[in-house]
Amino acid sequence: MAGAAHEWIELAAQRLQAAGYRRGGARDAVLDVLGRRECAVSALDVQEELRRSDRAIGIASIYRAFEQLSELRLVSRVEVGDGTTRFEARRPDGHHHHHVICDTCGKVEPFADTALERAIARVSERVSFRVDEHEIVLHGSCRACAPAS
Amino acid sequence: MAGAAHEWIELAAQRLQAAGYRRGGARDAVLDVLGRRECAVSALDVQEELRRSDRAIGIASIYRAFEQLSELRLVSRVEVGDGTTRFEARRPDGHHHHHVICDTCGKVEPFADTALERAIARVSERVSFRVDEHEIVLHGSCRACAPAS
DNA sequence: TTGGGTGCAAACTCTTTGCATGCCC
DNA sequence: GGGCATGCAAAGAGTTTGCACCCAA
Repeated sequence: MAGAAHEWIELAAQRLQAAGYRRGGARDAVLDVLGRRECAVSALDVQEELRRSDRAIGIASIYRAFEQLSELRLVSRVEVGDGTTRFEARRPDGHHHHHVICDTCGKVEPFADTALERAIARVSERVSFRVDEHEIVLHGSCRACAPAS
Repeated sequence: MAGAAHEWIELAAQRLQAAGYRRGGARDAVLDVLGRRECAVSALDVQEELRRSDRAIGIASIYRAFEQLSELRLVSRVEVGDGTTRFEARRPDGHHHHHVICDTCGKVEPFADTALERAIARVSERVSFRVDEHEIVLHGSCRACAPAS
C-alpha cells in the first residue's frame, strides 16, 4: 500500500519533470495526498487534509496541479453528480475501479468488476470516437439510507 | 418518434399531477423540450431553445422543473465532465443509452449496448448499495478531433 | 380565495484567472 | 538571473434561493 503510494508519487514526479515542470512545495503536497488515497478526492478534500497536517496551500495551486496531472494522464477525473470534481491517481499497474454513490447522504464507495471492464472494452471499439477513458457511476442508496428495502 | 415524445410528456404530466403539483406554463414548456429531445440537455440548452421559439422562461423555473422531474424519476441526470448538468427523459419503454464525449471539442453522442447493460445489472446486485440508476461516460476524441489515429 | 408556479435578482459554490512575490534550476 | 510555481483576491460560470406577483384549482 505504502509501496503503491510511493510508486505513483515517484512516477508522477518523473513525468512532471520530463514534461518540463519544475518542482514546487504545493504540487508535491498534492501528489502526496493523491498517492496515499485509494479513492477520489476533491480540491477541497486535499486542501483540508493538508491544512490538518499543517501544510496549508492555496486552492488555486491544487486546481493547477489537478490540471497538469490530468493533462499527463496521471489522474482520472471522477464526477459523481454532486457538483464537485474529484480526481484519483492512475496507478501504473492498471488497477482501476468505479464508484457507487448514495444520492441521499453522498457517501461514495469504489467497486471493480472484470466482466464490466470487458464489456466496456468491447463497446469502446465499436463507437466512432477514439476512447481513452471511461467512467461508471452507480446511483442509489447505501444501507444506512435505505434500511427497509 | 413524435409518438414517443407525446407518450413521455403525457406520462410526466400525469405523474406530476398525481404528486400534487399544479400546472404551469414554464414547466409545461420544459416537458415539451425534454420529451422531444433524444439526448441530454442542460438548463441553458432548454432556455435557448425556448427563446428561439418565443417562449422565453426564467432559468430558475427550468432548474426547479428538473429537480421535480428528477425526484419523480422522470428524467436521468447526465454529467459528462464539462461543468454542467444535463437531463434527459426516462422513456417508459425502458430504452436507455449512455454517452461518449470528445474531450477536445465537447461533442456528445449517445450509444447503447445490451451486453454492457447486463454487466451493469450483475454488478448492481453485488454491491452493498441498493442501485437505482447508473451512468456510463466514455471519454476520448471524435473523428474530427483525432483524425490521425 | 388560497397556495403553488414563475421571473427577477441576489446569493452561493466551485473553479479559473490575473498579478505580485518567491523559489527552483 | 530568468522564468515557472505559488498565494491571494477578483472574476466567472452554473446553480440555488428569496421574494413579490400571477395564475390554476
